[in-house]
Amino acid sequence: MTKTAPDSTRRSERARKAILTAALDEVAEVGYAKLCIEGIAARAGVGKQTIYRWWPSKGAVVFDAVLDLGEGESSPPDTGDLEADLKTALRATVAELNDPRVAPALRALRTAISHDPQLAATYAERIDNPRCEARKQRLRELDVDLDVAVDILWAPLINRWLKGGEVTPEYADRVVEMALNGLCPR
Amino acid sequence: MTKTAPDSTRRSERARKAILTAALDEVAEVGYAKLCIEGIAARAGVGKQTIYRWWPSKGAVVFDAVLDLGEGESSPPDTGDLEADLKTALRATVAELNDPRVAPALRALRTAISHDPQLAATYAERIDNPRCEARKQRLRELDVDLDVAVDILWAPLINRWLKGGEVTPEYADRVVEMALNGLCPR
Amino acid sequence: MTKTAPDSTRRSERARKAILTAALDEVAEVGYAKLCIEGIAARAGVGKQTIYRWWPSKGAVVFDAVLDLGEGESSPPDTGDLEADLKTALRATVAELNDPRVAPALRALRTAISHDPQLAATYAERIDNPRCEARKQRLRELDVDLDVAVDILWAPLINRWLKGGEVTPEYADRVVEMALNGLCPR
Amino acid sequence: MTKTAPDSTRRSERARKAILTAALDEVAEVGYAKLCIEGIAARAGVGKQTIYRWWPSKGAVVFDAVLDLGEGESSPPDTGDLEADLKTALRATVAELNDPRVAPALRALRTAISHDPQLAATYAERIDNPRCEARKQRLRELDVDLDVAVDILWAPLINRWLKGGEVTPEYADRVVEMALNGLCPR
DNA sequence: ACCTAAACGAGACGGTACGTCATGTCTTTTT
DNA sequence: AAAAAGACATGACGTACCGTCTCGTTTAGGT
Repeated sequence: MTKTAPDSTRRSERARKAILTAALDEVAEVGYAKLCIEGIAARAGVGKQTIYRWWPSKGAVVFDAVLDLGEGESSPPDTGDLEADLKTALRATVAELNDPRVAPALRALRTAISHDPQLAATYAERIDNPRCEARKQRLRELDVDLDVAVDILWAPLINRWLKGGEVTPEYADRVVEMALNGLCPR
Repeated sequence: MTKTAPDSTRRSERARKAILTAALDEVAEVGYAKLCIEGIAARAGVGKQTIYRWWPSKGAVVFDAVLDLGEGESSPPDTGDLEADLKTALRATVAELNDPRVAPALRALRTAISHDPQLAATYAERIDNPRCEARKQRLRELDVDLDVAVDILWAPLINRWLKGGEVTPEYADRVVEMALNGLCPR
Repeated sequence: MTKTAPDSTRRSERARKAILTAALDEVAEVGYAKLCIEGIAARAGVGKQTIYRWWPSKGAVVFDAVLDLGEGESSPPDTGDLEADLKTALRATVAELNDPRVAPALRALRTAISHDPQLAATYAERIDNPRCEARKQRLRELDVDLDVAVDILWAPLINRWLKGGEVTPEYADRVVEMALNGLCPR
Repeated sequence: MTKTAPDSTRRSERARKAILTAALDEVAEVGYAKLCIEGIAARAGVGKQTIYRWWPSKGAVVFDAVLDLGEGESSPPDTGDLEADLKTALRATVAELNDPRVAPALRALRTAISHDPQLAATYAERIDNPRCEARKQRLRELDVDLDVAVDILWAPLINRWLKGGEVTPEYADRVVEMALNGLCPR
């Protein structure tokens, strides 16, 4: 006689959607620090237990909410002009970081993973790596370590954004130009 | 006759030190998420009110603790060999990010500023800008936007570290090389 | 849709009993002045919120504790000898006022009602009036204002006790005799 | 070399007055339960230490405040008509109990003494006994235990008042009449 | 008319308790 | 069997006061 895991076939899709939506709304309204399960449950019109049954932590809820959010992501374009394509790609990231729907949740998620290695691993696997792979795809013609290249291109945006600085399309362009040419232009 | 702020001349230096030390220890032990004022107060042997009297939030306490920690920071070296100097500088950052004394507090601070614009502003002014200025100093010979250059060099480390990835001296070297040469080596 | 009161059907009888008992014990040990909700909760093995959920103040808790205590009270006897019956009744009150189990709680209750009109009203209705009615019952044969008569008989005991004086059976007898005969014996 | 007691010759009369007045005002405004030393000190424009230097507890402060208040008390009149004189005397007590300046402080004092035997003793000696003696004086012609007689006359008023009931001159008259004649009028 | 020691106002300190809020577990009732 | 509702033990929140302890600053004798 063993305690069985929740039977996911019986799971209420209505409740799941309501919870993820409520989580995003709450994060946007009160911020991740004051985000609470009770608030999500109340806003979703759902019992607390229904959240605890399916997610181990509020970080995990936010994680799934962000996953749902970013379902339909596109790869960087490939027009043949590398610099132009990268600028387009980074500008897309800039837009995302400034999108009032996405930004608070993303910020919450970054906070959550920085304190929860388990969540960080899942984030890497499910969200970060796929994105990186797509980005590396556009860089495949270069003869460098693509992981580092992606970091050099995108990390400046992320870091500036996490520090609360303004992240503009122009800044993205500067990053692309300097990254491609190097700091010591010859 | 206006309501005056607490009289800092009467402030107990003993209590201040004890609180900052306790904050670092607690962050290292339980992490920022579970860091609580009561815990800091108890560990410091101090009344809670003594914390609330001088700091507006636990984030601010951590901030001051980190400030105290990084009091004696050195500028990047200047041997004439730019690449070598940058590698030295970035390796110093890597060491800091892996230092078990500094890392948890720094992580906590980054979390705090990402949710508190007021704190973010103070962070920029008191901690981040001075560091950036020192770094820009070594790059002054370059004919590029130094703010962006500093980002391209350091942001990859920070971002990787915040995502929970391993940040090694070798990775730092790769970043320096690629940043200096550009992604499209000619 | 209106905010509903706590659902008393779900109330834990175990917690309720534990709280009332703990309240009596605490009052007896530390006195009403130092009685605190946290102490009651800790002694009862109960969360503070469980107290706040069901009682508006520590006075109300003490009130219920005293109510529980005095559940099985008896009416004054009726042997036909009025003086003897009244002496018996007043001696019962004396015993109560000197009972180490009852006295501290009663004292606490008197303090509470003297500062809380709401509580005073409930006290009058639920505790005081029933007792007075029972006492008036034995005096029904007299042709006087029974409310005043009950006061003249019992108030001297209560007042002396509240002032910290000794309240003895002999004193009770003297009160009965003088009250029945009047101060100007003819 | 022994620690000396405060030198009462240097005591500031201004501060003493301000504290006692502030205590009465505070009691009248917020009630004894919420009366606090800090509140008294603030209202009196006085440092907390000045209160702690001269009084051991807030009960003692209230005690002195009441003492100051009732300085000029008069004895019951003596016209030769016992019943009339007693009615006059009890009506004076009724007036005091309904006086918005005196009542809250008196209520506070009664609360304080019921939880502090030390204070109760001082109350008996300095306030209660003198009053009782004055009252007994008017009853000296009676051939009964005067302590009990005074109780029978005054306790009903006090008790009713402490329970939050209305205490009227008419009620005082009824008490006098019934106490003098006895419950079994012959 | 000074001098000095106290009493004074102010307020920081280590604490305790407040009343509120959120946690994660649990039961009960409904669907 | 899952879900909604919500009571429960736990524990942190930020506030209010406690009583003690410095700090300067009056202020009131004693010389």
